Amino acid sequence: MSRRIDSIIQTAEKLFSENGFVATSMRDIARSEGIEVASLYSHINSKDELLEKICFRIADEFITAIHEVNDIYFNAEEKLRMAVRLHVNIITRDLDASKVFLKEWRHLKEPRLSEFKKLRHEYEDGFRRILINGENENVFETHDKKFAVLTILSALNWITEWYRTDGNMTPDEIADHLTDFILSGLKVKSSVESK
Amino acid sequence: MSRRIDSIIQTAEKLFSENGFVATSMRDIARSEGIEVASLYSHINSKDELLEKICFRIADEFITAIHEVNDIYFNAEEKLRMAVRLHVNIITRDLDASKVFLKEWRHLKEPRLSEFKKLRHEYEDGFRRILINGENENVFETHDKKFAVLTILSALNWITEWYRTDGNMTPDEIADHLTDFILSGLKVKSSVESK
DNA sequence: CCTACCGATCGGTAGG
DNA sequence: CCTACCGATCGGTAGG
Repeated sequence: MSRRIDSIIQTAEKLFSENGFVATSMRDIARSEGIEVASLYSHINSKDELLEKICFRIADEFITAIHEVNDIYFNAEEKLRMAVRLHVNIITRDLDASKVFLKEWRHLKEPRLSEFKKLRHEYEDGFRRILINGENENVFETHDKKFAVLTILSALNWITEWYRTDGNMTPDEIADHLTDFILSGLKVKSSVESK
Repeated sequence: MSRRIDSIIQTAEKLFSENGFVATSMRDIARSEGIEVASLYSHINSKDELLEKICFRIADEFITAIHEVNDIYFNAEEKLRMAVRLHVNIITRDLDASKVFLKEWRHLKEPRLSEFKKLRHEYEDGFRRILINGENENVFETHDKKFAVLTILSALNWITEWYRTDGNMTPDEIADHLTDFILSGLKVKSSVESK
């Protein structure tokens, strides 16, 4: 009974991620679903609503994940490893929706746009808290925590640009590789000679 | 005499980067220029052509930079530092165009789309060559060079998401921070305990 | 660089 | 879920 609405959202995720929100027409979605455009509006109210549903579902998954990590795990290094794993798992499990979340959110209309930005900041704060923990434990060392968080998230999010389900790395392998890379940049060092 | 065409392209860079290629209409561009839509077509042939001009100009800058680095500088660490600096400089100097280059290229039409992808691969190859040099010099260590290149470029490209001209870091400072971060992940290590 | 205009397509609705 | 349709806007052209 709620089959069709789920199918419509899934189709929207696929088409929005492939061609972008603006370049995808309701006619494209209807054609993929094998129904008429007008019939879509028995299940949803507007094209904007489709974008909102997709963006906020993924936002909720990210938020839930980072809170879980910050509530449960103790050691900062272990927290970071867990946060990266959960992030990569969300992205790889839900690749189309994640692409929409990352690249199409700017087409959200107010007031949803502002709500969305708030959730993004909340997520970044969760990562920042892990770095602060690491500093207090004397295992991490970061000149600029905001800068570090953005660099970390950039590496995690760029996965959407090259990840293929049929690739030769599992999500956890990708996550662990990235975590090692990140940790080597964060850990307290005795000697770093550069420049 | 070629003032207007330059102004049109600059306006297109700004609007495409702010609202996306598809969501920007030729009427929007004309309004910004203070002329009628039809008048735009005395200077350009199509909306697609505007996107092409922007994407390929930035692509050329990246390609020129990486070839320069790979032709001139000898030491792998120094090459990496230079490549990152040039990359960050292009992005920060030409922020709007770089955003279009990074986020709107998929709206290019064939055969230009394929040409564009080729240039991107060429650029990635340039970075990969630096990592190979580093391995031969026994200063870098990478399990998966393709993975490493994508991670590095992701960190470099994500700059467009948060960089502000009025921020408190100069492009070279950003580049050096990032290079240090990257180098700590690439360098040969005696002891790494993780997991 | 403008006036005047075109066919195509858009998101969405009325009414069943 | 469909038929029939709407006003708005799109990229672009003819002709000056």
